Amino acid sequence: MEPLQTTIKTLINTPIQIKSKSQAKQIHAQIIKTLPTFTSNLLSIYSKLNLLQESITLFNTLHSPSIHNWKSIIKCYTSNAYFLESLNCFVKMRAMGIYPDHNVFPSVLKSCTQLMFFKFGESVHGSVIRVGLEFDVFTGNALLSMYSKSLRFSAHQVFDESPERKTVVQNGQNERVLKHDNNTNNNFKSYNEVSYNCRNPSTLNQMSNQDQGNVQMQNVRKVFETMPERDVVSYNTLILGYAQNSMYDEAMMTIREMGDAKLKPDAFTLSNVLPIVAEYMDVWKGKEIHGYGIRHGFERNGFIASGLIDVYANCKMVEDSYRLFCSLPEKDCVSWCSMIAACVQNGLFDEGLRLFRQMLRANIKPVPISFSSVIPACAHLTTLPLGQQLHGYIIRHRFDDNVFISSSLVNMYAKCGNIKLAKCVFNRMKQRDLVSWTAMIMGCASHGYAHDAIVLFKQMEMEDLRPNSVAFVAVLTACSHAGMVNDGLTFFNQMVKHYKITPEFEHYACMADLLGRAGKLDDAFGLICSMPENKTGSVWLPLLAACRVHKNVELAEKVVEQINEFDSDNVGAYVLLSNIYFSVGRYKDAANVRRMLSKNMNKKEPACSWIRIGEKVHAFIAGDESHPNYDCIINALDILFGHIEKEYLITCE
DNA sequence: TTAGGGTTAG
Repeated sequence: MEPLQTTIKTLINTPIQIKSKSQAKQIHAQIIKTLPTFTSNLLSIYSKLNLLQESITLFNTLHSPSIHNWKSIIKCYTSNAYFLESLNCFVKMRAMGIYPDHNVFPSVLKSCTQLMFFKFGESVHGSVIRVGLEFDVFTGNALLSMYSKSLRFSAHQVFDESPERKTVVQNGQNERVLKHDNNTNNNFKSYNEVSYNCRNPSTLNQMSNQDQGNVQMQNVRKVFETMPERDVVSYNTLILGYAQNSMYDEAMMTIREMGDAKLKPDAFTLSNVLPIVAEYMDVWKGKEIHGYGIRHGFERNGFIASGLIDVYANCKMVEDSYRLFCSLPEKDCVSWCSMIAACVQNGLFDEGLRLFRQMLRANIKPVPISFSSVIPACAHLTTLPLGQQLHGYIIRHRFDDNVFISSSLVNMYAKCGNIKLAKCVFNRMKQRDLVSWTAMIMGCASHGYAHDAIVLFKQMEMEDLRPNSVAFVAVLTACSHAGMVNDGLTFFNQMVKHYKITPEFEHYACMADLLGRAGKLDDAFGLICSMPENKTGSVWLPLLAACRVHKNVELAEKVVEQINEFDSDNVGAYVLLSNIYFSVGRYKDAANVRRMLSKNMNKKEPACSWIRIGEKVHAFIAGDESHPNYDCIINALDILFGHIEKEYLITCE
């Protein structure tokens, strides 16, 4: 044999030496010239190098691909996120009577998981059992991952009937081969329980999301326990399942079990568990993981870093988030977005926007998620011009189809006072979710369009969207602003009785405000007293304000007593009480309250308000006379108050 | 074969 041919054969047998596309192509050329029968061996090299186009071209030249060729092309499709093509190949391979081996199933199962083709995945599972690969650790891990994700996407029945899935099925002439026989294998029995629970909508509908998650994970756990061999990936997959179903104790327990099995947590383990640590605001556990990460050389891992940024931010330790962020030698889009979100969620809106500008200057291209934190920052700061600039960027980069972005734009325009643009964005949305509707309802409510808000709420219900507690806050706010007592009571009862939503602080506050404004002071008092907990000052203050309007001193005193019980430092309550005494001519009592306030209470932090005129923001603090146009402003206010008083007297007549 | 960030609250 020629020396060149020998070299090529050696290279093909030890493909690990071929590390680049150009090397692979050179060998390909030599094979075509000197060893054409070896062409198919090259496919595994292209596949290992993840060269999809080259793999497809070569695969298409093969007349009767071997199991190795099928394995290579399926793996290459899956690793390049061509999941549908991967499944199509699998079905074609089965139709040709070729049995898959342990290298094929993990890729196929991953494709099923990514496409949410869970029914199809179950049939692949049947195939796994038929070829006796149920104890293969890679295949077992892929099954664990698929089953633990199948509940999170419980709409899988819809996806399984999608046109893409039908194409996969039609391409396979012999799909029935994939169907499993669930009576043949004890090990399969526990897998089958998982599938049963995933598919039984009548059982699932009666359970809360958390309960569904618990049941699902109990079954995934059973699958895990039947695996004869488990590696770090098996544990990581189980931990991720627990984390995604908010099962904190179980996730932590599984990490301990990993130690018992002499397996060390790796970067995946840490980053899988961090979201749940953030959710539970367990700063000590976060610090423990941070320390472990540093000790084991994971401090530059972007996944762990963004998880830790979230943990610190959720624990209101945004400075620690920032320190960690700054220590990252390479910051990707996710680390920037995590840090921006950390600022915005902690009320540091200007800082969030500053970081966003810095991110653009660092040539990090924003993705749709990047805007989900900066638009709310504009909304909170009511900076319409900046919000509009961002909107322009979003349109130019065609991100305006994203439901998160559009919902926050609706909210931003409404908060910045432009309800017309808010409606325009809302009406142009191709898809709307509960948050989009709620943002629009709240926008209408805060602009005084109570009727529109109620119509939207009912339209939303007609679109089969189940309102949550925030949506009820929005519609109750609308009723409250428009003095629609009966509608408000109807919505409140509907929320409790029909939707089984337990009223929260905000609902009670809305209802107390609504009843108080309508003069139903005793009803409002009774409602707040019926609150099971959290009867802090701010839920009582609207009622106290109503007592002032309706000059009910007796009830105001009772309300202040109640506030004293839960929130004895509430300066606002005493200021209001003093004003009530003043308004009914009890000047001595008013003066006593004021005196008591100045003696015993800490000074209230002065409130700040601001207005943007053109490019300039004018800020005002209570008692501050420093504005250059102070006198003009006071004169204008006097004129306005005069008009209000006149209108009020006409209404009373 | 396993992993990240987001929208609505008088």
